[in-house]
Amino acid sequence: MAQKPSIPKGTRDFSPLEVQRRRYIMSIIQTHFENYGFMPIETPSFENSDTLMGKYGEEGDRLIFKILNSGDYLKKTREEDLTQGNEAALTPKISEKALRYDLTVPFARYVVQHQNDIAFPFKRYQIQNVWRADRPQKGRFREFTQCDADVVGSNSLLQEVELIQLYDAVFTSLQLDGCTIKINNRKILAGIAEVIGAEDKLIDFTVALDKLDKIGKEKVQQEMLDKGIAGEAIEKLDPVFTLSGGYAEKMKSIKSLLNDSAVGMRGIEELEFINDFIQRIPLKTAQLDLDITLARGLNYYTGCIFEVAAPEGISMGSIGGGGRYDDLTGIFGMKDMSGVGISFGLDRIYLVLEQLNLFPPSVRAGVEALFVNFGANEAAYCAGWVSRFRESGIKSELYPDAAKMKKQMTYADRNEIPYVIIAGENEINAGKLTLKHMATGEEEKLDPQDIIQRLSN
RNA sequence: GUGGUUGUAGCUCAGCUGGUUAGAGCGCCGGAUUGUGGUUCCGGAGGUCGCCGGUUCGAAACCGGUCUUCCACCCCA
Repeated sequence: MAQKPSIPKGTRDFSPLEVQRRRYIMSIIQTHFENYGFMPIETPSFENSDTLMGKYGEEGDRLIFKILNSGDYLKKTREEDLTQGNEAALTPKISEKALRYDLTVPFARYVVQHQNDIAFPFKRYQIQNVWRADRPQKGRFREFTQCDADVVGSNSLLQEVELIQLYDAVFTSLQLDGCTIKINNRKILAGIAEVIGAEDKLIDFTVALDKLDKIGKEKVQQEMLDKGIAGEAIEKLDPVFTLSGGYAEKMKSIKSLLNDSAVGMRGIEELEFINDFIQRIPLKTAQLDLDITLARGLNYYTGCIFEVAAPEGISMGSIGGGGRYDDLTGIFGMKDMSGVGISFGLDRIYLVLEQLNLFPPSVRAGVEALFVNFGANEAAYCAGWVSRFRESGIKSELYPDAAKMKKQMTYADRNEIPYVIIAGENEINAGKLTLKHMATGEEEKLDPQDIIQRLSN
């Protein structure tokens, strides 16, 4: 045998059943997106490198897949950079395009480029693959699908409220009970940093704080010390480390800490507004939780940030995330255009639904009915009925060869086809079809119209 | 990018401190059964032991490298 073929690390093939199940999730998400007024767009799989580079932080740049220039890709390089292996200088010379890393930055590019054709506020959704040169692990792939809904051109916090409701609507339809929508606000983080006198260390501070539930209070404090945040500043953070209770309770204690910070209080107001709304129109299955430690790495967020955790007991990274970015289009030269959006991680939602056995049995790959092929005459008789079945919307097929019945039955069984239709000499003479229920083994000789009637439901 | 882990038949895995011709279960193909699958019985096909190199009289096993799998860190969906 030849060398076994394989696919690149972190990519996957999808079987017929898997594709159907992915479509099931996508169609629910898409339905709700449109129900909330989002319109679909698509953007290219790859962009010019300078569109993407520098938008996701240093870590992000490393994880962007770069595309090697076609032809003589070395012609723009300098000898000394090559011999010294000067990666930073070389990369932009040999690669001018890159695979998209997320859907938000390409969307910002789209908005700037098509601003004259867009009526703002612009609500768009986008369901496409993205690529990251990460090391794969549980629920992490190098090629995966994001489902994004964003709105640009409105500062209204009603958008945040609607996006939370949208999360809830999708999880409700998927029967995925018990997801937690964690919410925080960058302004609160900035306020805390301001109050403790560490404004210049905002990023280090939030990254460390983000790890609280993972590594604990002591290690977080240590990491902050290591990053040069003063010990007495860290002491002031104690209320943040020990927050407890519900949304309103946490809000209260954080409020007292942020009294002297204008930006912090603005963050508080925003979160209060959102919570008031959600209280008035309660969520159906998800739970909104204020999480002061939520930071999120993408450095374009400026206001509310979201992250969705799978139900308790499921070990999986976040299955969704998003937030408000006041100036995303600014990097492409379009000022004063606020945006807010969320993303669903299709691949991770799939894994969660699979683990919880939440895919409806009706989501299947194969046909509804298989016609057994006994030979030329019988096949001709069946072919007429296969057409009628199909015209009635019943997915059907005629076995292509007059193979042994055992083989045809095995085929039906293996493909989990629920019904087999048998028509031999007896049936043809009587103008009937025999319907076999594969689950029970039961058979009935029936008028073909009756079968169509029954299977059309 | 850092640390660990995995790789033997289509799949899941045995294979002793290195020893002759590498096994099982499941699956696949055929038959028992020319109009009946998912349960039975019989037979058959299928392997450069991830790849490259080294140690040895001898390597699936030991060593080095490389690729791959999974996990953790980092980061994230």
